[in-house]
Amino acid sequence: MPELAELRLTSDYVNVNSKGITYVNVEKNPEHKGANLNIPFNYFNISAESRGKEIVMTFRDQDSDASISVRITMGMSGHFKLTNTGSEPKHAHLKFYRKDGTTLSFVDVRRFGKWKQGETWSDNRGPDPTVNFQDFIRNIKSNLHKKDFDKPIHEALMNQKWFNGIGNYLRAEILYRVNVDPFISAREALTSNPEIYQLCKLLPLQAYKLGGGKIKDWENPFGKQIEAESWSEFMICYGNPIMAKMTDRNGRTFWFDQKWIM
DNA sequence: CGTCCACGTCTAC
DNA sequence: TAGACCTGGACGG
Repeated sequence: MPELAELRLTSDYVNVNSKGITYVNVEKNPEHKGANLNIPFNYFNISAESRGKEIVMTFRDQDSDASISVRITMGMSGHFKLTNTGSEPKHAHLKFYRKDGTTLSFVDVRRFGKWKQGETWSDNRGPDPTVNFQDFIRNIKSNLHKKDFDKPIHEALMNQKWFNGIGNYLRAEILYRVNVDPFISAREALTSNPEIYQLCKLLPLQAYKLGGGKIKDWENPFGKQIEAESWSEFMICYGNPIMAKMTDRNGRTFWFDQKWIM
């Protein structure tokens, strides 16, 4: 269930479950079209960091200063799961074997997630609005003249070049909280309603605090039970049958306040 | 059984 | 701006 908050929770999960752990091998499920990972270390450690909708994992050799980075995206269904070796989930596509007889798996039912060895953050994505808020604002403001901002704000918010980490539920929740017509241009909306910038930081942080989305079968990486109540107080627009919805120009369902229908 | 839908990108006419 | 890439859950007949 991956937008900014879920990516952050996923990297937390990797870190919490990898602290002080020795990894010994990496294997790719041959069914997956992605490239094999080549981690030529006998014993290594793993850590992860998220920005927007990307995670960078770092593999550190225990016997030297060498390290390797791998950039991963989650697609629609990617997540990590720690199990005993031999009991990995059905759709485990990368398996990170550990000395203690357990495996950390990258699990991705739909296989839209991707990885690339030797890469860190993509340069075609903007700054993370929660980690680098000032850069996030600067990046948008200094490019507001561009054609991307001619598009309606509800579409522009999905553009990872400017709004890294915002996805389909966050755009709905952000716009629902602003008194702005979601069909006016992004340039006009951002100029007249600069609180949109703030919400691009605050709402992902709030979703993170709540333990991530509960839209479908998203399992909180810590197994923490989220009170359905607090989550439903957060998710007030997306998927709510009393809201209006339409299919946007990219084929995604956009949920919004029906007061904006002519 | 079938059709529709899903928290996201990608690339090919 | 369609489709392609994927699996599976919900729901209809």
